[in-house]
Amino acid sequence: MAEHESFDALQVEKLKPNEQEQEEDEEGDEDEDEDEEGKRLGEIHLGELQNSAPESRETQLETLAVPSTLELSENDQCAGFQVNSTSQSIDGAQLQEQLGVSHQEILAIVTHQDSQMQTQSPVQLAVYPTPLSELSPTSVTQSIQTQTQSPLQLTVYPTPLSELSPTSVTQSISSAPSPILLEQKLPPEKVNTLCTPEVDKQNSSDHKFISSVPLVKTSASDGYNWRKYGQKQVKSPQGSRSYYRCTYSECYAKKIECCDHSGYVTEIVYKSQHTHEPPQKSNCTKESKLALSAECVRNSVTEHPCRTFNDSEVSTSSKERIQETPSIPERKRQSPSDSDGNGDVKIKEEHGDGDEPEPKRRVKKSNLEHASTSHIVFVWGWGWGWV
DNA sequence: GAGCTTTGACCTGCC
DNA sequence: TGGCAGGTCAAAGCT
Repeated sequence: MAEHESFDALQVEKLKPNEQEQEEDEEGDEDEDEDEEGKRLGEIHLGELQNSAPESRETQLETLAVPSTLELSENDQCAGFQVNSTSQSIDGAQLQEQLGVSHQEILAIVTHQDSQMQTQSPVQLAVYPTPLSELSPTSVTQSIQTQTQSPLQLTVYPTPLSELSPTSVTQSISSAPSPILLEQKLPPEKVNTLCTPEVDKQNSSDHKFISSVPLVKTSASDGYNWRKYGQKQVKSPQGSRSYYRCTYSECYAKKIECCDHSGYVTEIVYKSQHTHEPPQKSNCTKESKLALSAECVRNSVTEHPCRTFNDSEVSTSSKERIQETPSIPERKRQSPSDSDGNGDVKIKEEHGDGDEPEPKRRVKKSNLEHASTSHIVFVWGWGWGWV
């Protein structure tokens, strides 16, 4: 709850949504202010995270100290504090100067921290990686700082960077360092196709979101490869629901992303269990994936015999991809209502023990027999303050 | 050509 | 029984 309060407090520091258009209009005049404000926000956020970190550590298994979603209200997105992602008002040199750190420095730091984290981090990292290229240097450095301060690993579910102002990126990432690192492992083509184009598109057009298109590309978000097989407009909560299934042929894990009207992910529901580790590289051959899959099944069974978490479980069994996995071991447990309404992302994992009734679905397909194994053993989610 | 996304239609369960 | 909503299919299009 502390973190929740922290982000509430942070929100106060942020630009008020209604002022954002004005802010945007005044963007040209506020470069200096932005710089100051960006630093200030970063400090505030970092400080708050630090304050909340002890509590998080005390309840490592239950508390997630981070707003995993970098979601912003649509208003936030058009805040005048668009420095990095837009690159329109400030060129690279200016940006670097303002941020006081070069991209190369960041990379160096990140690399170093990455290796440190892999060896030191006592808790599994659950991350939906965010492309490094889309993060501001400020956010990178702050995330690293936070990382070193708390062993608690965080689950971060990034909102498409295209929708984020640098402020928001900084704020959210600052408590979830590794997405940056992780994304570096992602194949370039993935990163590009998944994130960058939208950023460019939206930055150039100054649009904040595309309501009909899932802005979070899940295939890169949690280390697994998901294929979207359906999308539905739902009324409650109002928005859309995207249905993903794992691309592994023998994996029947599914994921449902609930988005609000503006395309922000408000809830993620995992169903069934991955029978494989998340792919390490996109250039993995299918053969290698299949081979890996068999190995992973063994690992997950032997290492996590009592848990049925899919993503997280598999991920914790992976020593090579610790950071890229979406494991959520110390997630803040909340009642669903806790995370409703304020833009919190609920993540549920639904696994079957065989007793739960199968949800509505067509009887046709063969995956019925596989899917029948799932449902709702664990339903857990977390929430955090809206940023 | 493979893989993915989009999207309308279909199926099923609930009220 | 009909309407509604959720979940899925599958064709079309895109990369």
